[in-house]
Amino acid sequence: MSVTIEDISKKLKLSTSTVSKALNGYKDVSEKTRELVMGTAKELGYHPSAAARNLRRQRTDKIGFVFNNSLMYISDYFAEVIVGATAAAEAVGNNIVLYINEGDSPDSLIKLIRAKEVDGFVFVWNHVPDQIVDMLLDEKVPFVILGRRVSHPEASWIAPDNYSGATELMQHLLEAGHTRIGFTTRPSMGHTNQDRFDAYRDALVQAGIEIDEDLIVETKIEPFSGYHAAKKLLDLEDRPTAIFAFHDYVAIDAHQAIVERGLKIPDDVAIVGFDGLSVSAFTTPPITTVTQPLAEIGRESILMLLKRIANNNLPPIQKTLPVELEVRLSSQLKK
Amino acid sequence: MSVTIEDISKKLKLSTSTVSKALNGYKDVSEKTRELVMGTAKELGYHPSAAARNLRRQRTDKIGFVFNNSLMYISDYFAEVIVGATAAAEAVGNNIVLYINEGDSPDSLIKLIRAKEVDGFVFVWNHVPDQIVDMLLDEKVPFVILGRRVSHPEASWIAPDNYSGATELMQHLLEAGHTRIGFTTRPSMGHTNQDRFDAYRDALVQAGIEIDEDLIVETKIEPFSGYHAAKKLLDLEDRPTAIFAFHDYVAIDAHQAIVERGLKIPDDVAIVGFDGLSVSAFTTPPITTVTQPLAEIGRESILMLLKRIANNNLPPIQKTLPVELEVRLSSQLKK
DNA sequence: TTGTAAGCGTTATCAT
DNA sequence: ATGATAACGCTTACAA
Repeated sequence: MSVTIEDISKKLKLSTSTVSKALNGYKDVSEKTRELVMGTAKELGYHPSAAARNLRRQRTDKIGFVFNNSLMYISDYFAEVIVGATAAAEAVGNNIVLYINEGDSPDSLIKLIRAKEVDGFVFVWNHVPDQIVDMLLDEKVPFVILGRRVSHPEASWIAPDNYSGATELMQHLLEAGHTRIGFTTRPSMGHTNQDRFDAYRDALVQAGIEIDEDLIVETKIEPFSGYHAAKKLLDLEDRPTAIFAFHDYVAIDAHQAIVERGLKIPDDVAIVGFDGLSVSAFTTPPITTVTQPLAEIGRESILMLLKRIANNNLPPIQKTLPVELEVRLSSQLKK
Repeated sequence: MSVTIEDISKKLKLSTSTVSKALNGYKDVSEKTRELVMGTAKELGYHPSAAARNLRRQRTDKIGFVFNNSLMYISDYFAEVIVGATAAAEAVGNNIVLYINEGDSPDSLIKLIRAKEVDGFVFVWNHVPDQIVDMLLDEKVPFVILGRRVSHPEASWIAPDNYSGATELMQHLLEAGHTRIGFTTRPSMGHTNQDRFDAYRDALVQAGIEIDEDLIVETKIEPFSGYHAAKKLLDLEDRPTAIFAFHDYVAIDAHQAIVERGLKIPDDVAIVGFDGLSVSAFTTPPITTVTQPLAEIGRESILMLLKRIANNNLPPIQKTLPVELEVRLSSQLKK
């Protein structure tokens, strides 16, 4: 077996409690004893057992990250968020436990929560239903929703400012002279989609342009979905001169569709994406996008969660982070 | 506090051991008792405490994934591996704990191991020194090295067949008529680099082409490194007609450098990458690459590790997975 | 079939 | 300043 506190205590003829205190830096231990304990701890290669600590302290110093399966396929998104989060967590001695499908059913989620194998959860889901939020509140488990706001007033969340970002994007397109702008959307609009769409609609209305339902096409959460959506738009009699893709991967799909049709970007059709994923810079031409601070969102989600772990009775924290329009060649001004 | 086994036992006037046995499906429990226990467990919303189980069973059903910081920036790589691994782990009731910087120093790694907060480790490192392998063996902790082979005979690892892949790549380029082929390398060659380079050199030698040291340029593990390396190659008096980039991100950097020089791909300079990351398909033209089965590597690493967790005295498992050449427009046959 | 009791390795309370 | 002891929640010989 491994070296335990008892091994140290026996060797030093001290009680385990004194050893524990010395190890944990309590002040009611003589300097001499502390040094002795620390010394033999190092000598014996002692390191505390996580399981024993967890059980005793009712805390694990671990944070659960629960991902929607589909979000994993947006690898830039996933990776950036996780890197930011892990760094922030490790900085204060916490670690991240990854869950991908566990959140599928409320039952397995409850099991996960009650097992108390982590101190709190960050949810990276496409959509968090109120019913789940209610359950989380019921369980009194600290949690933060990452990447999208939710309407439930008691939920803590951190999300990019989708409305502002999409508004800037629309202004950019309108200034470039576009009046027929296609929009790709999702069958069931979550807040992310809704906010971006609202900005699209509001910008058009404010510019005195009528909303054309034909220009709004659905995409699914699956590969090539953006490709098909773009084709639909390009097939219109009066086809759009610009396409506002739901996010960068959809924009890349659309890019491909446009190129295949033999059309020039941005001369024939301009294209803009959203999220600022690094892939959007790799296409030719690179795609205009709205960059959200993913690593910071990951980092901040941890800080928020740690606060709630320290005191879960605090009022919910809800943060909207600013985003930045990144104009690239895919939507340069028309001459 | 949460619902414990004791709550069930009290309510049912049974001993905690009987309850535990019933819960864990032991056969020496009457059918009636089992149903009773299961019923009240569900009724009270009982779920076992992970910490208590872990302490008692000396097992956590968790697997540590230790990443080199730099690898995180290859987000496609990271995401695919992790998705494959997490799915495989969750399928057998295990979860993944993510460590990014913890592996930096041997000391913090030892601390991590002795804390026993996971049952075993998968290392995703650029390079695992023999000295670390020795330490891991010393600690008798189950581990698997993912993505690269190591020379230490006692280590278990799973890696793509870099030599074969690079050989196919070279044959493809040679058949296309290239004789001056640039190669981007790393300052300190790990096995991955070495294997790809060996294939490069062997293929040239076999084709009767002399190795030109000028065509071998170093890249660092940092953004735009491939860009600078490519420029160096393009600046040669007798510049290469093809570039073999160390991996896809380097290829993308090189792509940019070539385009900026006003050169055509593949007519002036062909370019090939390695790894089969999805981004390589998004450039114009898309980049020829060698696809390695990342999700399967992730999945398989878990299966291997689970075997070692079950019995760490088994002989080391060392697996080389086949890769696949994916020819794209960036290296089409010269006319 | 059920129960008793010990133990996993720590920390925290309360004496001394 | 140090120590005895209980407790965290569970599993598992062993006994009944």
